[in-house]
Amino acid sequence: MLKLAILGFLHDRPLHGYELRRHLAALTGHVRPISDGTLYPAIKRLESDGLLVRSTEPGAAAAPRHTLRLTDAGRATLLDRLRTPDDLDVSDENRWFTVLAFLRHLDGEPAAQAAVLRRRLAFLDEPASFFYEGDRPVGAEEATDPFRRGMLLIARATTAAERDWLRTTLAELDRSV
Amino acid sequence: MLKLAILGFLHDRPLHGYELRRHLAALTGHVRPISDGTLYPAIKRLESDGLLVRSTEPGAAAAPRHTLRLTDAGRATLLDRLRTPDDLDVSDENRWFTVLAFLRHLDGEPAAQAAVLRRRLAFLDEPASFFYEGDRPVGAEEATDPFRRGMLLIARATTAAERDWLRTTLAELDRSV
DNA sequence: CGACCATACCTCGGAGTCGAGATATAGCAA
DNA sequence: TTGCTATATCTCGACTCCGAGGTATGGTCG
Repeated sequence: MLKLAILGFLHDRPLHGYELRRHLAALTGHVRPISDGTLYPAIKRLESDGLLVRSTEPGAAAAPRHTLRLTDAGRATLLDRLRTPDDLDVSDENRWFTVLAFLRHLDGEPAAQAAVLRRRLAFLDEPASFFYEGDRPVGAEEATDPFRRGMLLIARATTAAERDWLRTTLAELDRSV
Repeated sequence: MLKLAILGFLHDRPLHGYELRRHLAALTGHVRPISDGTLYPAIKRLESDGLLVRSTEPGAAAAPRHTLRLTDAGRATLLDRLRTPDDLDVSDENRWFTVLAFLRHLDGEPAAQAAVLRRRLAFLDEPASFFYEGDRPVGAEEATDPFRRGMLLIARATTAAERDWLRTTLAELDRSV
């Protein structure tokens, strides 16, 4: 997902590592900021895969900055990823939000965008329960402790809100196909 | 967090690995089920740390089962973790839910439970924005594409629902101190 | 009887991630 | 001048994690 996020940000405009770090910190930041030891190796991987190139620009700032820009392959990889919902991990809040953040890059392809949303909707419609007592799931009403009850209530509210948004947005996308 | 979850489940009653796997799949399952290659090494780590012991019971089922039970050190480690909110990563949805799932083990310590909830509430009250355009954050109303707007709307709804629950639960806990 | 599935556990290689630290410059303040 | 902070990048070891595979046994179905 870090890979997707990097490609996603660079699709807007070239950035150097430090700027990218700030963008990533905002996106994932309230969740878990990535460290330098994660970011810079990830950049190198993408570079050696030919998905981005760097151009060193000295003088500008304190330390020499490496401006990163997507190659055509990088741009294609990003869009291909978004176009194949089955390969996207839509089951994790954080990963899903990363997808959502860059789905706009598929502009002009409302059907492809809708397919991604539909996949998430299908996932949300799967019945989920967090706990089992023996063989049967524990619902929000049955949980005797306030904390597990809270979990289930919050999850329910969250899911409902997202499902609403998904449905209305899907309706709009379908109209524009 | 896997460590916390294993200790948390074993606090209720001894389980063998396969049962534990099922419980973990339910808890994290709608997010990302853990694999055997993660679970069994984790069990071994906890074992060699002296936090749990295994007793092999042959005959019962197909393959020999290893029943896992917490040691006193294991139980103490679990409770200590929960009692020190500063050490808990409360900023990630998944991790936070794991904490919430086992906070009931601090029964009889409403003040300690409240401290954990307060930490989460403080985190939620921090202003968060996912995107920057240059230097200024992009709000839900400003986002021109429906997807980033959706992210921000969903995040807002989620946060509001959880904040409500946190406040009412905190009020109840404070009454019982 | 053989095929198959669920139970039950383990190992290995490869990859990603983190934290801590190293390096360097520019600018500002004491 | 010394020191601090922000900019900007990189490396290293340790650890965790995953996927793929391997090894068993017991039960069910045809």
